[in-house]
Amino acid sequence: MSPKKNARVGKRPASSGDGETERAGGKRKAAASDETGENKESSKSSASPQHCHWLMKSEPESRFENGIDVKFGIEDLKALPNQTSCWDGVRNYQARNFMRQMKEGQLAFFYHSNCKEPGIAGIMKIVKEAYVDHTQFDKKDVHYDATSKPANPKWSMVDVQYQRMMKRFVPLSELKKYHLQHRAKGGPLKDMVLFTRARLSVQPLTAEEFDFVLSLEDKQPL
DNA sequence: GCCAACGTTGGC
DNA sequence: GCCAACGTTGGC
Repeated sequence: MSPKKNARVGKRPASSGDGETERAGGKRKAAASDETGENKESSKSSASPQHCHWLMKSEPESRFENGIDVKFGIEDLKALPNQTSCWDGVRNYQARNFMRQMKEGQLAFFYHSNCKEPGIAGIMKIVKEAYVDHTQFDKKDVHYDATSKPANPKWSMVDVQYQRMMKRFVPLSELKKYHLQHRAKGGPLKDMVLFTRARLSVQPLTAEEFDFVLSLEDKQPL
């Protein structure tokens, strides 16, 4: 349940971007490539830029979607056996493509969204690389996708394992202050995807962004 | 392929 | 609860 449950998080069909979407690159036919989505981006070599750090959003407070509670906060992840969960329910091509780029062992921030205090709650590790998200075929699931066929699944998920809580919760409001400051005068958060593409539920961070956010743990709240 | 209408995300 | 931003859909 993870993000799956969180509704918005993964779930939506919102983005587009990359992969299959057609319009995105102008190529609508993306279809062909889409599956991976990744291929396309790199026409030249083979790999995409290749990110190593991530931020994944989920909703820590109860919210009902089709009668199902989509709540899934970091405490919920921590409480699972092995503190591990699949991150299902992502229904956005760009977010999906980022998940497909994830490698075992990489770290991701667990971000709490659509709640009283949005922000970064803790850290998790990617413990299983992208595989088929079975919830897309489950009519009972909030994120069922009637347009996806088992012979050619559209959606993927990864498994994540809880690592630790942040030493202190790092609120969105604080990150935003740094972002604005850095945008004006330069600094590691000047192009943070959390602000440049606010609705994306799975997003990459540069090493500099990741390290800067970590450094905030030991600083006084701005 | 364009674009208006519509739906969703998610901060506030 | 509101609503701005933005992604998706579907007519043409």
